[in-house]
Amino acid sequence: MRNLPICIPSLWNSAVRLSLDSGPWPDFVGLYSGMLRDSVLPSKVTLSSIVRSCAAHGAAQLGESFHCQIFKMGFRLDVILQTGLLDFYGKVGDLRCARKMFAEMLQRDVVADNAMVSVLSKHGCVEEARDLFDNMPQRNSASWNSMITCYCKLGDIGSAHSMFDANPVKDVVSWNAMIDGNSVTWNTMISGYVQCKEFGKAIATFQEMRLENVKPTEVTMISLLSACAHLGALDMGEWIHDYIRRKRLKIDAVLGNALIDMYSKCGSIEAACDVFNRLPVKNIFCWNSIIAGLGTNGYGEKAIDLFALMLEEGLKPDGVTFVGLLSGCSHSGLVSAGRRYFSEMHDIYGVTPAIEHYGCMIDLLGRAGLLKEAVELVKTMPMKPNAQVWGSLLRACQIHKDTELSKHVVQNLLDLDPRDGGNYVYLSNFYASLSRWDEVNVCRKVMIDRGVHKEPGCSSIELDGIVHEFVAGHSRHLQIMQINLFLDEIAKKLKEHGHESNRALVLHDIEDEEKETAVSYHSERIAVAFGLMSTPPGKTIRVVKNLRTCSDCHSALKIISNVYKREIIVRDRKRFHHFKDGCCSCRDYW
DNA sequence: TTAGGGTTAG
Repeated sequence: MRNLPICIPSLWNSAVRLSLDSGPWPDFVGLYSGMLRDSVLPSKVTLSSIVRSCAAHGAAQLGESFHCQIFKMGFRLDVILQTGLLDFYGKVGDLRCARKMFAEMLQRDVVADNAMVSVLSKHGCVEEARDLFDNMPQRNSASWNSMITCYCKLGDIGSAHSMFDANPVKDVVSWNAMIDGNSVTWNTMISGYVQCKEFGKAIATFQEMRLENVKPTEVTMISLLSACAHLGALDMGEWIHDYIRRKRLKIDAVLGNALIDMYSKCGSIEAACDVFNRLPVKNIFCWNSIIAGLGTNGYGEKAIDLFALMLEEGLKPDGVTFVGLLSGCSHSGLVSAGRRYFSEMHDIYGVTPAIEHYGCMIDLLGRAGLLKEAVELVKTMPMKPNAQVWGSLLRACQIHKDTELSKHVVQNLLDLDPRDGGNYVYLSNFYASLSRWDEVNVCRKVMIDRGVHKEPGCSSIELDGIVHEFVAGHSRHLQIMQINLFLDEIAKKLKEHGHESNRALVLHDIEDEEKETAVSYHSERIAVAFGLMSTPPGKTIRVVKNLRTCSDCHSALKIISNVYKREIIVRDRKRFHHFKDGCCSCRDYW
């Protein structure tokens, strides 16, 4: 480009604007300096595009230098440039400068007001945003959407929904609405529900959107797929994939990534690979999702193959890639490969290991029984170990029965944030594994005294598009009587096949139930029982659990898969377990 | 002395 004989200012301006949209970011910088060499000054339109691009790339210093340029060229009071700069400062995190831009505006229009509302929402200044919104002389759809987003980000879904209901733009069911119209408002609300983990409401809002004849878009599908991924709702996810095909929506890298993530998190790794292979354009997110998906589904070697392929295609791995790769190595027991990638990530790929990468390595070494090496890494890591790191080490101590080391780890966990419920769970499980019930009780009492709550065990299973949730010990499910009878029958069969309850892990989930009964009532077991009794023979059962599966349920589920001739797929907090013919894909290594 | 350039959902 540099040698092109361009000297007509408008051509330079167009070339710069084109490169901002299509070319990689450095291309623009080269082109821009070429323009200055030709003594051509950017037009205000070019400057506006540049500012927008700086905002999108988070290029704070470059953007500021263009602010000076705008000032020098006398465009200081151009309302569009001012709005662009206000948005830029908001997006690079400089709220003070954003406020200053807004204050300096002599005339404001609805777009400028919206930009300020959006900046204030992103910086958590809700009341200020709302005040500005209430006093705006004009509002458009974007104004309402910015406020809805603001409340969703705060987790105030009630206020978000009130805004959604009050939004007059949404209620207009017109020809326009049938074509594309107000889908952004609906998408905002759906994604808000997903962010606030109200997945059922997200799906219900989608149904309502269809009834109102507002056309769902690719963005709608991305939010819904994210909901399915969280819930492990494969049937719903497959329905959405089918809907995307029927409506001929465009599967680009972003929607493709949402599909890969949904299939991976629903345990259907073959379908995830299929979507991945068919994608014409893949970005780093797609590669990261498939590598992580293969890893959590127990295909560590395949994750490594994909990583090699990613490099061959000329992509640069980032921190997320290595989390997927290292945890994949950990789940498949690939110690030497994990060690190699950990040392190469900085030296060869220029990615500095963060705490989550150290966490993966400590997990990998600890599970493999290399406790000394794991401890050494904890000591030498450049940051303060967090509860996840100590938790991994404690889990390794449990597996390899190293009580001495456990004491040290427990002390460190205690010294960490005393308000973090997760630390108490680690401790309680640790004492329970040693049958030291007095300490378990002390631990529980301290939790109650300090008002710390442990997340209760909860498992879900999707049947005919409905997600059924089960909480250990106190389910409100309509068919709980029948389920309990069936659980008793399962318990009998387990006994016949030599399964003995491991009382040590009872307290993993609940505290009040009588211990023997309690284990067989762990939430994943209730969900599996419900799945067995409600689906035809041979149908695969898929369960999602919010915590890790305990070893007692793990061995019980292996037997159940054999006795009832069913494939059972359980997604726990860490990984997938594919139970089939009495075995689990994790090879009892998790 | 054209128009174009700015805000909201993933």
